[in-house]
Amino acid sequence: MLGDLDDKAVPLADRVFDTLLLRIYAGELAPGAVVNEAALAEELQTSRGPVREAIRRLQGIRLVTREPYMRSRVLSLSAEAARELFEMRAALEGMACRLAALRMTDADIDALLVALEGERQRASSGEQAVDAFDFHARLVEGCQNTMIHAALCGDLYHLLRMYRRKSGAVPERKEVAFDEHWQIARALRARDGELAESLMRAHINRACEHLFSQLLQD
Amino acid sequence: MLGDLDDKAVPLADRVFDTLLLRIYAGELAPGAVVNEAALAEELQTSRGPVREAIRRLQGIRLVTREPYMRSRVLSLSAEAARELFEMRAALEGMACRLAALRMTDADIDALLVALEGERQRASSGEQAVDAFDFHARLVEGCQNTMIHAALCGDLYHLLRMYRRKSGAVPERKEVAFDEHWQIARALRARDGELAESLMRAHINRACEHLFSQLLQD
DNA sequence: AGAGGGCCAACTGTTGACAGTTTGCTTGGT
DNA sequence: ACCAAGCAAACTGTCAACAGTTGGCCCTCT
Repeated sequence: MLGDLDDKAVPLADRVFDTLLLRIYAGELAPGAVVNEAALAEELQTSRGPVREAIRRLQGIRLVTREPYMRSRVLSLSAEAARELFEMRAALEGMACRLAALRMTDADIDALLVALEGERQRASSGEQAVDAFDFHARLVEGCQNTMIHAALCGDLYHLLRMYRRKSGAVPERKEVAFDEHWQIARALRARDGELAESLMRAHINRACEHLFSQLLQD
Repeated sequence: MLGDLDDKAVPLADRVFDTLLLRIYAGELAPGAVVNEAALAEELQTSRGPVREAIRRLQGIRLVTREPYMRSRVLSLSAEAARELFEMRAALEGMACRLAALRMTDADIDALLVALEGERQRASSGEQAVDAFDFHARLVEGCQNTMIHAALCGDLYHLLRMYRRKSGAVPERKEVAFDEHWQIARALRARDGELAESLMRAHINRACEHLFSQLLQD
């Protein structure tokens, strides 16, 4: 609870923010649950100030709802919002891909291909590899646009994690995803931004449809 | 100062936020200027709480910088950040355009064309019409994605306004912009999402280049 | 019994005081 | 004159008490 080491110079509000984020990810603060300033303050042994600030930050990234004097609640996930999320990801990651094809160095692309091959081998030998999002993260860094990077790896990633959690862990799409990643990487190597973008969009669309098929099984 | 009518049920923090936003737009809080909680609180005749909250919201949308115990400053505009901003806009508004071509009703598109024609006539008769951004706003609404809408008309629009301000009022690009808007609207009418997206991207790129040419004249 | 209105509890918004950190200025040394 | 250590003012972070608003409960009236 609240990372007990008394870090100096790390504002309480920031630590509370991380704590709440973790609780939302873990499902302790489930979608739709009310977020009570006073109760959280007492539980985390702090005053309402930092808690309030953390909640406002969560409201800023749209993980909890806000209306002036009403209690705020954790965002409840709708299929509609999921559609919007994936459309936005397709737009931004597609563009990131296109830009990365122009801007990544040959060395970076090679490193990406090596990492991809390594992961494929690890997967085929049964090991549970690190999150596949790593590929996306490296690509988004490669586009050299900190604004797009911040959006994708910040706000949107938080939301995506909530949906991933709802539909259980990533099932057997890994094989397919590998192929799709591989194709994208080859387009990068060929410096074909147009192709890379459209491949990424297709990749995300398929992931979206896959998620929907999982969600509808409830 | 702070919209003197004593609105009830409108939190002070929200009004302070709007006030600060206006001051940033007006250049009273110039890029690079420090934002002092206590001083603003005294000036706006409130306590530091609401001011602090407003500043944190501005930090959330990246209009002011933040680092734990350091004073926060209004974002200083760099050419690099402008490039990133326009790339992100191209990605999102392009996608918004594509989606709008699929989702806007015929009536909406017709209304858009009428409004566009009306604005053209008003412009040629010398009247200073409402902001040309209206076209973009209607389009973004037409895409029926509240997440993209919020990003474009919220965070990104605030940033864009700062750059617009820096490079003086919109000079004689209106004529050209009209044509480009018209082409986009025709693509919408033809339900050609692909074309509409690429036209919008080109439109934004040209606006970007135009802004750069203005910025470099300093 | 059901609908409407008023009261109470719980919660959010606001305030002013206190604690910890940074910053720049001063002061002493080289 | 220049640099470094230290000090003081100013600022940010935190707290606990107070004020205003909402939502639900109960009571009344039809």
